[in-house]
Formats: sequence, structure tokens, C-alpha cells
Amino acid sequence: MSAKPGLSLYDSKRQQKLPFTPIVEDAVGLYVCGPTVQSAPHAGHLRSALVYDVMSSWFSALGYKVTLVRNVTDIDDKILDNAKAQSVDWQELAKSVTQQFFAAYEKIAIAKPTIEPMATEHIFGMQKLITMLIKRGHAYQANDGSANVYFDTKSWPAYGELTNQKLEDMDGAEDVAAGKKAAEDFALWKAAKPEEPETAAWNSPWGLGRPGWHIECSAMATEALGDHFDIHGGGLDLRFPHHENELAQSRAADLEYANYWVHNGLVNANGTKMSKSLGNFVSAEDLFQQDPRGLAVRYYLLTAHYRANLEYHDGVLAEAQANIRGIESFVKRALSLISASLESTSSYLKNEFDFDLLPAEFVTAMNDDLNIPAALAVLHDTLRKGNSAVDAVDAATTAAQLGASVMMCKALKIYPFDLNAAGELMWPVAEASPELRLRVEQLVADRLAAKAAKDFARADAIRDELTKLGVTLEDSADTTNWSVN
RNA sequence: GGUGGAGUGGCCGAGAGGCGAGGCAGCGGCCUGCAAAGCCGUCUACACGGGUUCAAAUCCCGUCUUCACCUCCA
Repeated sequence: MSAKPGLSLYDSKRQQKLPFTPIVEDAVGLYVCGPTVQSAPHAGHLRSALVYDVMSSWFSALGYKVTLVRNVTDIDDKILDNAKAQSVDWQELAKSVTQQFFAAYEKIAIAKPTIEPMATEHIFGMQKLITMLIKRGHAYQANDGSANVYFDTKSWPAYGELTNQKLEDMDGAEDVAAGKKAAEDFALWKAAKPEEPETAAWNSPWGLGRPGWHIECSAMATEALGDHFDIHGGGLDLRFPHHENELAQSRAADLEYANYWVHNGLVNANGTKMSKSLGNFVSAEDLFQQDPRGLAVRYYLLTAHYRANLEYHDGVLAEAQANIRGIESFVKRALSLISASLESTSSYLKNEFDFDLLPAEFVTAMNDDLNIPAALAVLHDTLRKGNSAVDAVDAATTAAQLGASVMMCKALKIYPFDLNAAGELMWPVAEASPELRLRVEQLVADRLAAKAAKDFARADAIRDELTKLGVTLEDSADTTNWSVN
């Protein structure tokens, strides 16, 4: 295990790529900021969750015992606002949006985290932290008699250490909320407002209210992983203020907190972060409409380095699909050469993940701050070598390249024929209806007969008919494979 | 104004002093009855101006453009 080459990660706080050294040998604790369940997931949410899914499965592949924590922020201003606007109960909204997120994650094979805390189930832990901060002189209850509690940024000289900013250099907030000492002080506890539902308020030593956003993550992360854990992740847009505040309040409460801070890039459209107002917003639903199977969505979201922004435009999923087809087609060609089938007990399908079959360049790329684009280049090289071996009828080389390809795909969870824990296809393809299937099989048989009789005009006519049915043909020496588009 | 990034071929996207990443799309060829798939070849590159160096897309200086964040966005 220790013989495996080490992983380097870019730490946003220290602003450099560093070898990863775990706190506990062979174990890694990873906390990721999950979604605020206020509205349906979009491409950016999927990418963020996916980055940490791949990161944690790569840690597993390297032999680490991984504890991945991804929270759900299910109480927040925007949830209350949106619920009010839609005249629904905020808890119902939060629940249904949470389900949309879970469904979208599942669709692209993002594994369930080890622990998935809901903010509303950790209110007491948040209050404990706030109490500690007040006791240590780093937080204060509003001086207007309200239940608001703020973090006292001036009391914490290290404030700004995560993003290398000085308070005096920042654009100050214009509105200094009532009872706040300084504009940059942020809310730890927010007093309940009369117009808000009673269910959105909890008792506290300071009065009825609810937690501020930042304190939620500090409480959930340390409850799940302890006061000191390995990695804290999240979207680039959360660096400030969210993560800065999290760090400040956690350290001020005498928690060691995270050793490494990692931030994933955003999904852009037309060079700009997607937003509803700009009309460049791509929902998860939009993506799945183009790719009901989900595999091309996953592949697409892996095509840029996790720290870089990823450009979205029409056609990106078609491109990803072309790549997926390339993988599928090699696997099929290879299996047919080495006389194994997808349904057989072929070791390439049934075997557990085998790290030793991964090419060294792939491992190097993944270990280099998770350079997935470089890792995919290794995959493509391997596919090309494998296809050449198939052309050369070289079964031994074909088998070796197939093994390597399948393992690389499995490491990234993009193997099209992979099976899930229940032994079912992880990426099922829409099945042709029995009627269509019968019809196509008859036509394919007719066409083969026509070809055998050298009646090519008839064979081509049949192919045209099949094309109209959305069927693509692939001839090999004496058989024809077909697939529905 | 501050902080952290980015500018690479038609598009996407790695790399970071010398061996042409890769993908998608083109184009030519091989294969194929013709296709498809596959393979081989190929065309477009490192924002601009200086500098360092035997050698710069990569380092240095300057310029321009651009993105994110600056108090509740993945």
C-alpha cells in the first residue's frame, strides 16, 4: 500500500501543489460543501459533486480508507424565499429539491458519501460552536436586543488567511445590519423574523432563530470528521466569504480544522459562470434530456481539469457520446477477437477493480493533482493501441490493452458495461421494444442473406430502412451488430 | 480598489525550458461490395511587445484582453 506512488493536491490556502500527507495513516477524511436545496440542480452542482466523487474513489484505489462527508444545507434564506414565492411549505421544498439532487447524482453514478448530514439535524452542534465563540470573545449577540449573533472579525487577526485578503482592502458591505459592530462581521445565528414560518426557527440561548450558513459547515464537518481533518472541498465561488468564514470561526473556536483546502472550477457558458439572469443556465434536466443514459454527462464533466473552468456549449454531449462509443466499440471488438462475450464470465467484466492493470502514466496523471484530462489521454492511447491489435489479430496484445482500458474506465467510473453492486448494468441503454427488436432482427437477417447472394442493391435498401428506424449497423466478417441511436 | 485565476489550432482541452498530449470536427489514404467502425497520414497553436538562454508556448519585464470572488452561489 505504501509502495503506491503518492498523490499531490493543490492547496488553495498555501497556493501550491503539495504531496498529500494524511493525518491518520492510510485514511482520509474529506468534507465537501454540498448544495443549498433551494432550486433544481444545474451542471455546476453536478460537476462539483463529481470532482469529489472521483477524488474519493481515487483515494480508495490508492488504498486509503475514505470518509467522505457532503452536507445538505436544508435551511437558508433562499429556501424560505423560494418556498414563499411558490406558496409551498419550505420543508417540502427542501425535501423535494434534495430528492432532485440525489436523483441527478445517481444518474451520473456519483456515490453516496459516507456521511450526508442535513443542516437542520445539527442545530445543537452549531449552537455549541456559537456558545464557544462567544465565550472566547470572538462572537457577540447583537446590541439591539435581537437574537442575532455575529462573528467578531476584528477579534480574529488571522481573518483573511484563506484568501490572502486584508479587511481594509475589501469593498465594504453597504448595509450594516442592525446590531452589528462592523460590516464584515457575519451572522452565526439569525433572529427569527415575524413573517417567517414558525417551523424555521429554533430555540437558542439568544432567542428564537436559525443558524447562519457558515457555521453550519463548521459544525457538520467537525461532528463527522473530528476537530482536525484532511481535506475541505467546494466550489471556487465558495472560497470567499464562505470558506474564509468557516476557517475563521473554526480556528477561533479552537478547532484545528482542515489541512488542505481544494476548490473546483465552475461550469461556464460563453465564458461566463452560468446564471439564470444571463440565460446561460444549464440544468441537470437539460443535460439528461440530451443524454438519458447519463454516462456522456459524466464523461463531459470530466474533460477539464477539476480546478479549471469547464466550457459548456451545444454539442459537448455529442462529443462525449462519440468518445463513449469509441470505448464501447473497442471493448466489443476486443471481446469478439479474444472469443469472450459481454455476457460471459469474462474476467474484464466480472473482476474487481485491479489497480495493477492501470498503466503507470495513468496513475501518474491521477496522482498529479487529479489530472483527469491527461489520464483520459492515456485511455485514448490505450484504446488506439488496442484497436490496432484487433486489426492485427493479436489476441494477447488486445487482451492486455482491454484490461488496461477497462480498469482506467472503472477508476473514473465511465466503463459503459460496468455493473453496480446489485450486479445490474450501471449505465443501462434504452432497450429497443420487443416489436422493434423482432423487426430489426428480421431485416438484419434479410440483409445478410442479400449480401451473401451479392444482391447489394437490396442490402443497401434494407440498410436505408434500418437507418430510418434509428438503427446503426456495424458489419464484421460474417455478422452484423446493430444498435439503436 | 483588493484577492485568486485564465488567454493554446474550427471547437473542447492538457502541458510548463529541448522529444508535436488527447478528444471532437475537417481533409487524404488503407480496409470494406458500398458504408459504419477501426487504423495510418494530414491541416490549422501557444494574446501582444521586449528580454534571458545554445534553446521559450513554458522563465523575466511590460502591455492588452478576460473570468471568479470581495459578506449567505457548486
